[in-house]
Amino acid sequence: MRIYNTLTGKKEPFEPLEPGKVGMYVCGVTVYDHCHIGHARSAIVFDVIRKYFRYCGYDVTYVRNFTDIDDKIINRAKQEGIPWNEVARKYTDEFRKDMGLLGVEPADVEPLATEHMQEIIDMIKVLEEKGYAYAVNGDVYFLTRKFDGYGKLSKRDLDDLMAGARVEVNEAKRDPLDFALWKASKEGEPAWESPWGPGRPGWHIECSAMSSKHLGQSFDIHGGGADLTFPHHENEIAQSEATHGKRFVRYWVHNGFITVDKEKMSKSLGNFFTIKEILERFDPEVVRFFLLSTHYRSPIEFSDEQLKEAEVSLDRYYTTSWRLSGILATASKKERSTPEEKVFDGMCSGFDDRFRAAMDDDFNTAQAIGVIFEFIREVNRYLDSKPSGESLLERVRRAKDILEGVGRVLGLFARTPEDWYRVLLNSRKVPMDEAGILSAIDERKQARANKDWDRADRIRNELLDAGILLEDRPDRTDWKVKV
RNA sequence: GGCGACGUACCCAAGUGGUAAGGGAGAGGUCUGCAAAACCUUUAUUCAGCGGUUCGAAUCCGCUCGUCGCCUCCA
Repeated sequence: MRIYNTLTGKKEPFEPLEPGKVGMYVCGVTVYDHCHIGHARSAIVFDVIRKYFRYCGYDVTYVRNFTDIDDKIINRAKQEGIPWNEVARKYTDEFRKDMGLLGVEPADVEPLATEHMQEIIDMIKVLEEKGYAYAVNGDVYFLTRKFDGYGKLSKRDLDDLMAGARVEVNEAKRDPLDFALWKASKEGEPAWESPWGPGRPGWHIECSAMSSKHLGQSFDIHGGGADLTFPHHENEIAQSEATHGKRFVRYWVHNGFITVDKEKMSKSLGNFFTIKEILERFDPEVVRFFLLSTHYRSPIEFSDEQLKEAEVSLDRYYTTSWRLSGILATASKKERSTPEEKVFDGMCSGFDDRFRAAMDDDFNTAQAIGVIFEFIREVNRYLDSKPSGESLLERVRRAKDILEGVGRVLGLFARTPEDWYRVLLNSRKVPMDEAGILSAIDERKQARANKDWDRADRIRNELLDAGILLEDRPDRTDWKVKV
């Protein structure tokens, strides 16, 4: 397995710190607002990475934090007129709900900053003792220039940063590059007791404190959105390595952005869509499929057209899946082999290797999906050759196992085709229910029996106008939602 | 200004040294009462442009053009 490491800028062979085990920490969200699709991308990407490690037999410990105390939360509380911890709880719940719908499993550990004050304070104390931190009027700052290697993750030179001159001006700092480890709280703001007076942690320190508590001072994978590379992750490295005197993280993994009209989706530009808004129009599995159909480090252009394409692709999967379950329900006993089964068997045997080859190459889900669709074509080709009997049933079961197995890694394909079409009935706002469709099909069946093709076609067209597509089979007529 | 990405068919998108995956759309065909679905054939001698390295480059190097990101909270 090879993973692209932001630290080295290269794909590197993955070698865990401890054989058979993987420790991964991913920066979660600051819970002060609804999540948008960009948050979903990060969550889904790392969910798949974690599932794939597991699929490969690793014992994974996945930690993803919630930043539940921060200036943005305090501001939001003022706006909404509710206590800050109420804001944090509300949006933490929303996050969990959104992610649950998108098929993102909870992390093994989901630490909160507010529940790790002791660890945070202890860490700052060590930094102070070692001369990496200094206190000024109740604030504590990290002495950036003292840490040798600052900038190694984001490839920045300290003097270039200075030249950028966009570093905030703060008289209390000895150096503009220094960043806050601890911030004194003003009257009325949430505060925790500390050796420097009442205050709250700076943003970066919580991740350093919580990751080392739950995964150790060194661990395998640290992830997050590409925008966290600087300064957040750079600062984490400085704090953690200064504290512990050893390498913090082995592989830094960053996901790319979602763009709208080629521009990064962001709060400040106002060009973002919340997960909730999107799920009103599209099925969560469609969203998930869409996000996994591009490599995790590339930008993804977000649009309804793109989501629709993802829906069509997923429909192709479910159409085949539907065919497979139909065969299990009706196949005849009479044994009939076909020449196509040889290619089919070869495709089945080779599938796992090809899937792994894609995923082993820096979690290339886009390529993996390509492998899945090649397999689907082969399945259909085999079925088109009209085999029957027990060997057909065995092959159908094998194909289903393969597709469902790979679906579990990607967090896709978990439903029955019937459920898929029922859900589409709603999301596509089809003005008919299942009973109405079935009675129309029945009516058409009569017309067809009488060879009244005009009437049969009229009924079919009416259904099509409503968004329902009919498929005549030798023994029955099936319906599906047109995508 | 500094640093870093990216530019593959009509659209989306894999491919980081060995001769262009996959999905959609288009065209033709098989099947069908007709359709739909599925399958088959077809659609990039070519990977922004120009040079260079190499037996060989979309893949490595340089330059040019274009787009974007980070440098400030950000997934």
